[in-house]
Amino acid sequence: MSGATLRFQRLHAELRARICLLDYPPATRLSEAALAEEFGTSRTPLRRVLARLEDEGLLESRHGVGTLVTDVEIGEMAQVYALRLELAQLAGTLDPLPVTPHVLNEMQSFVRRGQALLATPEARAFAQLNMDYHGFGLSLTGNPALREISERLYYRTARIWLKSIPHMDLADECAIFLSEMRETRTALRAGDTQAAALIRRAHISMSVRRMS
Amino acid sequence: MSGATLRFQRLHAELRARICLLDYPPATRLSEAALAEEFGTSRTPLRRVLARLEDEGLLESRHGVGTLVTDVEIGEMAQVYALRLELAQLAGTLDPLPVTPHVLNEMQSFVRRGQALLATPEARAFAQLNMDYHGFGLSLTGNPALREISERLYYRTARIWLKSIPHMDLADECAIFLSEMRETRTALRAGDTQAAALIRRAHISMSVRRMS
DNA sequence: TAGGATTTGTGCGTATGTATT
DNA sequence: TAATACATACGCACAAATCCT
Repeated sequence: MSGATLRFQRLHAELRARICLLDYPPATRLSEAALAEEFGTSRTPLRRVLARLEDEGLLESRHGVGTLVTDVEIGEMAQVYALRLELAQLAGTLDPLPVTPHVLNEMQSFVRRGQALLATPEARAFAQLNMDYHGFGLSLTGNPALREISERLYYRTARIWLKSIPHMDLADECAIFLSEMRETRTALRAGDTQAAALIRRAHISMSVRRMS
Repeated sequence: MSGATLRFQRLHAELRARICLLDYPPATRLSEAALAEEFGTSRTPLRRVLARLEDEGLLESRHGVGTLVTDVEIGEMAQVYALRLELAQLAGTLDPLPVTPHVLNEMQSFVRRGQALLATPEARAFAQLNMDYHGFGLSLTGNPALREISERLYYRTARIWLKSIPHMDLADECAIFLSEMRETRTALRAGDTQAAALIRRAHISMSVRRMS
């Protein structure tokens, strides 16, 4: 892979994370010039990253105004989550990949991170773990198209949880998350990817109800 | 909507159609300079369109080589279609929109176009009608996220049909397509969007089997 | 209302990478 | 192997749009 492509992916992942971890809250105005300087490039390659984030619905560029971080409305969230429920389940039935020792090792490390989080609950660390865990979940399906659109939809509404957590019980959320990961570990140890997908669906469903 | 945005959408739709109607067959090398001249712009705004088409999997830009039209492998097609089947059905259950007189009028005009196509079968006209009909189908769901990813996946593999038609019976395909549209008209007249979605799913499924 | 400050959008020259001779 | 041709990637200067004074 070329250097330009790698830089693009690095900047894209970095800015996407900043948006979804609320380092850049909704309505934040980003400066092309400032970001270009921070990352040591000119505006041109940076603008390609911003254009993609705009295509993904995380940014909105307005001529003469600036590049603004979008907000996520409650109605949009409900519709995206309704779709994510179905896609999560499909990951278990469409093209499930065999559960390798490597997968089990990764799962185990996620459980450990979940335990550490439960010991010292912290919203941003939760959101980061959730983001990483979502990426892990994608690795369980062999359908690239499903992976692509699941990732797209996940990042589209990932900010909702961090925005909702002030009205929720953080310790409870950490305990529930750890519980989900333990259940999933059991399913994966049995080689049952479909069960893991159903667990995922169930927890996404319950999570959105707690946020509403 | 701004002039720049409108131009972007126009060029994007135009180039996407050229790729999916095989005006630009796979492995065609597009020239940024030539396209910019054709559309009366500089390379800069054109490059944004090409970048998006690359994100959508229809193009691949290689530094020092050129911008190449991608091919669609048979394995990828199967996985995308497996997903499209599920999404087509979800369009009927997730957020179905009420069937308005306007929708019925559009449906009727599609049936007429299907009749005209059956009278004088022609592959490219079929592909164009199919493309337009797909856009109409999207208008039956009120879930923007579902619309977005369904469109993305449709255009990802739309070329497969045109590539397969030499090994199939064009007249048969036209008759089957018209039959699907008539069945769908019946369902929509009854206000049954879910039935329309199931008909769509069934025909996508049968279509991919005939192509394989 | 007008004008200046600031932002993104555009155009173009150059750098860099690739393939061929 | 080296040189040449030609493509995309990049950086910068300027145009166009918006906002605030």
